Amino acid sequence: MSIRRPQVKLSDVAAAAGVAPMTVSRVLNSPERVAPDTAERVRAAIASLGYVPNLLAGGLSSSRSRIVAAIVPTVASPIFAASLASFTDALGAAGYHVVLGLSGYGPAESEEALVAAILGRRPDGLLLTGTEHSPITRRHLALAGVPVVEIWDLIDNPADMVVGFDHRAVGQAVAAMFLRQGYRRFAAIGADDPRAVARRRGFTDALPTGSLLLDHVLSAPASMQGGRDAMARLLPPGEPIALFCSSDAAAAGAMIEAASRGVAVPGDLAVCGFGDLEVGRAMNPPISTVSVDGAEIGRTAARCLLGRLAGQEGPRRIAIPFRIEERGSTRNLRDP
Amino acid sequence: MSIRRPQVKLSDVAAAAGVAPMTVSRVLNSPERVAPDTAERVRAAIASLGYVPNLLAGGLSSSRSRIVAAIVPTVASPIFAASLASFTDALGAAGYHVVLGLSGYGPAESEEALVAAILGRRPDGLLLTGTEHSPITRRHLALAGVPVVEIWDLIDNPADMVVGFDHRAVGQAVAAMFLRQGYRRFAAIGADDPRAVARRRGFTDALPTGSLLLDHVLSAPASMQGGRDAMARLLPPGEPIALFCSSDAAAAGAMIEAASRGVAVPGDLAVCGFGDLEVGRAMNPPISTVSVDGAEIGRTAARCLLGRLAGQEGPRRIAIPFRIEERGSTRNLRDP
DNA sequence: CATCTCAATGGTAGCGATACCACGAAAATC
DNA sequence: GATTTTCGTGGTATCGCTACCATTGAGATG
Repeated sequence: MSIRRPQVKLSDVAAAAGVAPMTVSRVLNSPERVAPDTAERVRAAIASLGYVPNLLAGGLSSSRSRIVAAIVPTVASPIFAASLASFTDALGAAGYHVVLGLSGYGPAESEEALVAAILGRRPDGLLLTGTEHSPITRRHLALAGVPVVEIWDLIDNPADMVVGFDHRAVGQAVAAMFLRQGYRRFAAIGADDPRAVARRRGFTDALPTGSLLLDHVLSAPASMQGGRDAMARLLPPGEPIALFCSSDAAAAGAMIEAASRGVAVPGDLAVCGFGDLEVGRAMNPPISTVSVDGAEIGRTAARCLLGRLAGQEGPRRIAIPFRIEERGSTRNLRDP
Repeated sequence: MSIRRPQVKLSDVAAAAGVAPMTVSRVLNSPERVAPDTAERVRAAIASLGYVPNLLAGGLSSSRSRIVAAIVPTVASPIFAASLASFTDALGAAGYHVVLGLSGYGPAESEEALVAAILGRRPDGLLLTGTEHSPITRRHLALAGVPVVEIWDLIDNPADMVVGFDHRAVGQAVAAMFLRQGYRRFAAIGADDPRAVARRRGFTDALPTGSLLLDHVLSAPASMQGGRDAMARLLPPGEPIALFCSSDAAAAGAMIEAASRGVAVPGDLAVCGFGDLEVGRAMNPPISTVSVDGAEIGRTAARCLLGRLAGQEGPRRIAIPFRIEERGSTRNLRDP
């Protein structure tokens, strides 16, 4: 039935150690229920045979696959990459493996197909990015009865659990900062994914009527080049403009374009990005940004899932704080 | 045995369609061996019951898990992220799922543990980053008898298959470019992972004796901030210096530091990075770089594995070309 | 000293799918 | 028209492990 040579299996270990297969299984899964010297003997047999448990068989038998699926739009964005990495690490430490699904920024069908296919692995849990999912996806999830964490957004009535923050509030906070600093003219550059749109809406809605000079939409993900190109439409500013970008990448692009045209930052142009990316910190001046701990989101999501899998009832809605980092790319016009 | 409600299974579909379980299995796995109208009836039953095949059971039975493990140091680097994304996409299209392993840049033990744990899933194939693996890891792989593709490096005698390029040659090519352009003083900034080291060695070994002013090593991964800090040690240059960085991120950091100190690029300082990252393209001037198609590496690795899984004998060593992109951060000193 | 408890281990029956072989009916061959 | 081949389908055993219950014997309890 197999082309590959037969692998060492549980019963081989049992025979070598002179115990029943069940005892070997217990050594692996609940060592505290086995006498120490028996366990030692079994472990020696495992080591000498180079036994690697077949998790397919174990999962089938126990109906616990110890697999968790993570579905993110992309790993190319450092933001999701950080969450994914910490999520994978936290679950790996608990003996779970992460199956990766990349849904892209395209139509909902790709997420649907991905979820359906991945549910065939009988994952013990699911990580989804965002909270907008098609009815078909929701039905699949409900039928599977698997714990789900949605991340990077925060809504009041999650399907199951949600770990994230309010993107509208991010935009509002940035607007409040700019207004406090005395800016009167504003611009926004942002991607068209649901969360970036919410941030931009939060920002623009909080501004005085008529003060928005530019509201430019990029197709996700926001790139440095996209920021440069959009910036070209804004220059030259007549009076100081405050620009909010849905990503530090776009903000950095905008700043580079400004610099190459002799527009002073923050003198003529104040820039605030989002994501606290490395590129923003390394720019000169460093870019003011909205900082969110993406790794913390991943870790928290993992903790939520693990808690649920351990049978605990935890919170269903966890807010991760964001914080505006005021750096050199913005300044208070009222200061001397 | 299960806390979750019982799932629809193959035999339920068979009963609903009035056929034997085996026929349903064939509809899913080799539809061409089933009469069209029978297949249609079965498909209708599958749809109406919302059946999702249990791939754990299927994998156990057929000893083909349709899982492939991908082990990369990190997803935070856009370079690996691109390879991982295209690899995942290509395999997903063929019905395989990717289990993610993050090995970090730390000690070899983390890769060992990762490989051992992941082999428990009985993956049909493995993707490893780099070609340096501990003897323990190699023994595990040999015992498992699984096809392996190593990526992002190119050696003559791979354990199984390898898709990548010669990092020494990259460094040599950059040195050749700088020499051709007339530079006499050089510097290198690079990370300490094996491939970055090889690039830096290729570069420094190709330079005239005594012409290397700085050979700075960063701990991987190379960051923009690391590039800025290292650059601070080099300035101010007395005569034109040609700098090779093991990553565009470090190169961008170096350029930002240079700009903030009034060092002209490419006048006083020529900079060449590696990776053709977005940050390099968006800088002003854009950074000359060594471009490698990371997505192509992932796609090719997937093709290699799929070919092998289909029983074909393909090439064991595939070279992916690299190309130097000469942009604004370097120039020919001999030009007027 | 009889009884009870509990810790440690073993035996058996699946988990849900596929490999393999067997079988009848239709099609192809002579 | 008899025989061979093919096609479509079904039955059975098994993949490697764990849940569940049974069993054993040592120590605690009265």
